[in-house]
Amino acid sequence: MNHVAERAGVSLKTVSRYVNGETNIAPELGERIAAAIAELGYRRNLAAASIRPGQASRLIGLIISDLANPYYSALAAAAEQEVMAQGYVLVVSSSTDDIARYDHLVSRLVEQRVDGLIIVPPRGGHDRIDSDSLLSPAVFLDRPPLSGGADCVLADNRGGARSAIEALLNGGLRQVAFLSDSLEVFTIRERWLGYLETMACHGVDPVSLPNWTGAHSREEAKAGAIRLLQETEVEAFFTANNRATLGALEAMQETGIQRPIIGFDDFESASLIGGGISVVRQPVEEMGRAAAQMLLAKMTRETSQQQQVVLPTELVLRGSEAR
Amino acid sequence: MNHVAERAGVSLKTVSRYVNGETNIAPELGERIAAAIAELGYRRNLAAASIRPGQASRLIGLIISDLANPYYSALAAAAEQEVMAQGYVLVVSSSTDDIARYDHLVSRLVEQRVDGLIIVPPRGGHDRIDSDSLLSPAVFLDRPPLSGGADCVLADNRGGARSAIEALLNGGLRQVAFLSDSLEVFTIRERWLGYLETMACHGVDPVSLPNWTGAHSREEAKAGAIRLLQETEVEAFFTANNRATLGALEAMQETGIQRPIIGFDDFESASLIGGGISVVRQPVEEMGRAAAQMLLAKMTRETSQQQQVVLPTELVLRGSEAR
DNA sequence: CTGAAAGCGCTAACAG
DNA sequence: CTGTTAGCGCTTTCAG
Repeated sequence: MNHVAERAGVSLKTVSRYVNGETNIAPELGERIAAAIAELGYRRNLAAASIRPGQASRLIGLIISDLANPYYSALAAAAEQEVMAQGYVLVVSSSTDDIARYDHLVSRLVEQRVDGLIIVPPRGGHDRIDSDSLLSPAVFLDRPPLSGGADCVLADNRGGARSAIEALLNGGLRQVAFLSDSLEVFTIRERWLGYLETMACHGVDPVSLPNWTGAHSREEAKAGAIRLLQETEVEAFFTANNRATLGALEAMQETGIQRPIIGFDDFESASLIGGGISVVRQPVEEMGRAAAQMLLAKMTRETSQQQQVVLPTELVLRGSEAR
Repeated sequence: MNHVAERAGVSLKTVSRYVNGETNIAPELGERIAAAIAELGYRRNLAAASIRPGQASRLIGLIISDLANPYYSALAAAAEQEVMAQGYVLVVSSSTDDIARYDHLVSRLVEQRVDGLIIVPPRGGHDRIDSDSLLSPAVFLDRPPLSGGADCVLADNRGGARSAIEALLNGGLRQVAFLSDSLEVFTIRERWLGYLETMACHGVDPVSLPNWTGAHSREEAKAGAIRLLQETEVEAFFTANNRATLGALEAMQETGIQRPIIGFDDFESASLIGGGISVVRQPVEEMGRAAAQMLLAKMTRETSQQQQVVLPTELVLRGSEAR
């Protein structure tokens, strides 16, 4: 910047004003500065600009479970779009639901002085460092912090589960099994509660496998579904996440035993599989956008109240609920 | 840091040494510093640390087409994993294949002083600012820069297309149609060339729609497929990207006219649709990892030669090539 | 092993 | 409208 100033024959500060888009600069000086910048190939250093207190880094941190999972990357994409429109850029990182890694990422992003944080807390979680000690505003997404009491954006997991179970039960099915990832995950736990409630409400017992602790992968879900098909009287599946749905479908394909199914989370080719797979669709884009908007608002307005936004899910019936 | 030094009764520099993990510190001072840090809740400021020349920001920029597309998010995830292992964090941004937006993102990341850049250049592209004027090392991923001559990691798009067309043709099919996104995209163009070559080699003419310019979305692909089904004698589809494959499948489902098909890009539920959809699988993880490794190498070693890595694709036959 | 001084690239406060 | 001065939080000489 000094070189630019010299070359343009103005002071450092005038260059600073110019690159910051301040308007009170004589047009002629502006032109001289522009020329000097072009000749010197000058690029401003945003990192240097941001170290002064009160100055922003224009970086937003995002911690999700796994960028390779389309559900989280869709959340990330929605948040990115929103944040980018305000001139921010996203620092994305995957915790892989590992607590140590999550802690490390939080520190890393705080030390990088991101202006705000959007966080999907890891399964299990822990009470310390949740929304405190962050020194920049944070919004939780998809799952609330364990300690509660923080801004967050969630889907109506329980209600979504209820709607799915209702649909199955109303179709005359009774032995509806719940299949999914571990109950350590908030969203899964909520869906499980929705399942239990609705089953109880209709006076039927939940269908379960002895010693079953949840499937972390599609393969494990498939194995679980096969056992359900062979060891129980299962009449229908409620698969509480994407991978579980695909695993169950694979299991049915492999065993040749078809059962009605409704899955949580919509997916790209749900309408193309076996006449159409019914799902509970989460408002993924809205969720990502809402979290970003909430964060942006928090970053500007001091006074904003804590809020919990719960977005409704939508039951998309494609036929598999009764086939 | 000053406060910490004061409280610990040491100099600023000693604290700096401590937080940088330098070993030449008296154990006792180290303890006093640690205590002071804890009491004060001190967090170091990485942005401030990085402004000194020769210091790194530990930020890697990644520009892709669209984070919401599972193909790109898988690339991003692979790169992230690799880069994170070396203590870097990824700044991810979507160009949406828009040239103006792409240019803006490049500047933004350069001005943020990322230590390196992994770039999927936008469709169409342009000759200026490709790998030059970047002031940090860059590696191109999925598509080479228009100007050529830069490190990049690609899939063997043409070879992959050839293998798919061979499989179709060897099955006795002749009228194989090519359906996909616009030829402005490098990868699509390559696949198109592979298609043309192989068709010519077998002495058959390409099947095409008059005035067709490519499908940007699944819906457009579906519409194109329907027209092909109704207006031509198409006997099989080669769909040159994910969205085109899904669109074609939808078209066949809707019209009830089944045709053999092979798609470029594997997808989550390819084995669950209609007995299994055959695809040309790209080594997505390897590509993301390779780009990250190449960049990291470039960032440390000065002398590294420019290299182009072309990773092989794999033809995964699931039955749809002859059904 | 430790510290004092200088300065990275930039912006804020205050003159002119 | 423009420039001067100070200083953000840190690291790097270079002396002890």
